[in-house]
Amino acid sequence: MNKNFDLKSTSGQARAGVLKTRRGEVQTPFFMSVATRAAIKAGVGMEDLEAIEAPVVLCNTYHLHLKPGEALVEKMGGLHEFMKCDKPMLTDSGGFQVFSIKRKKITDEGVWFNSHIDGKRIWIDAERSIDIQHKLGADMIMAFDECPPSRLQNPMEPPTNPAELKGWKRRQERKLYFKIRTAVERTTAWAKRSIDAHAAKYDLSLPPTQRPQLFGIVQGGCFKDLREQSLKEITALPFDGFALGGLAVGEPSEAMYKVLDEIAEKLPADKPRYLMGVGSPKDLIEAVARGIDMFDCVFPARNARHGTAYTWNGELRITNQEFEASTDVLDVSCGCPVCQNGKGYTRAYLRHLMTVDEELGKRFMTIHNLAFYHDLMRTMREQIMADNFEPWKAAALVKL
RNA sequence: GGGUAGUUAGCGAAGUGGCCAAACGCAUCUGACUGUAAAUCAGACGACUCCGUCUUCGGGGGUUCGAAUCCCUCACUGCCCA
Repeated sequence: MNKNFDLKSTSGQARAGVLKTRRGEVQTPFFMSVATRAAIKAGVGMEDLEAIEAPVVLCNTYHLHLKPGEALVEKMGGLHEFMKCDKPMLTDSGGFQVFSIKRKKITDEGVWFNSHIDGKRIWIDAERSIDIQHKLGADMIMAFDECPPSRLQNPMEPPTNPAELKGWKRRQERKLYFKIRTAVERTTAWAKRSIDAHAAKYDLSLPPTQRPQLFGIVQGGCFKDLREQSLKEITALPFDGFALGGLAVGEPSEAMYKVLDEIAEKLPADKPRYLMGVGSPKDLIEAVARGIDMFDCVFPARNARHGTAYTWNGELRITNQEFEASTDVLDVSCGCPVCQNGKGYTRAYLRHLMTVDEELGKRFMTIHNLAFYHDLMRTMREQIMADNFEPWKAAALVKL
């Protein structure tokens, strides 16, 4: 009763379970549709998410704080009411913007951002982030963290002399190490402040199904010791779930898998595990195989807008001339409103829409890609329940 | 029949003696995109034995050290006059 996560079955390290929120239960593993500014882009609305059975929606604290502001959203009855969304929702804390916004200044206290809209200086710290998220009203909220790049952003030109190169590489590595160690320390400090801010408004002894849940974030880049340190410090705190942050931010996929190998299994088994911002279909499969339960990523939506469709036979660049007169749908096995199991819109039509830059094309592509992602997660759940994950994975990866 | 404007790489269109294998746009192709400052960005786009060489700017012939650019001629296209 006091748990928000039930593990139903495992297959290898892969887990299938149920995440319980105050707005209903969700089968894990699942993928969250990203609606940063309270909207999936490309004209995709809640009806569309309903049609493709998208389980959870994610919005962003930083963006909604800028516009329309959490006060307005609260006044409008919270994000669910504002968006007419009755699905469980998660808000990111703005921590990722610590990584992605160029103009900002990070201190131990918090972060100054220059608004990407009008340049206005914005202060966000743990308390502020949690307060904003409370007002937005999501069912799962994230602790405020520092997400550092996994590699140095502007490394100096490496020396050409091989003798000097070795020392140079070591110095760069150390520099990165200390940068990420600082991020780990801040993330822990901010995690505690996030918990306090959350506890100040909600009684944490209440079952997680009766209040917003707060997730902690583990940082540490690709350094095993820093990851372990962060994991130890974060999991010591009374969070409702745990996320891995700072991955898929520039490092090769193999490096990310290695981190998952090293620490995913050490995350508490009785809480949901969330790999933030990941990823490609392959990444999702590899991460589920290592015990991750929750994901979100801009890939399906953004790549849809950029002309890439995901199918069970791999990626498709829909604007390619080869589809000019194709009567196929994107994926015959897809039951989304666009493919309709083969009876839907043809690749030729979608290509046409995309090449003439019609909104409808991006909308259809987005709906399909999100549907594919949810279908992929659903399939993985089934395969875990059938304890057939590894064989399925091996076969699936050949095509994807 | 007369006049006039034009003919440039897949298309459109700059260039009007050397810095032109030839701007730019479209089309085409290839990359990139991972808690969305992203309906975005980068690259290729005459041929090849590809850090160099070769063949191009309607056809042919000239002038010139050198021509897509000047001259002659032919062909075709648009417009105007008969």
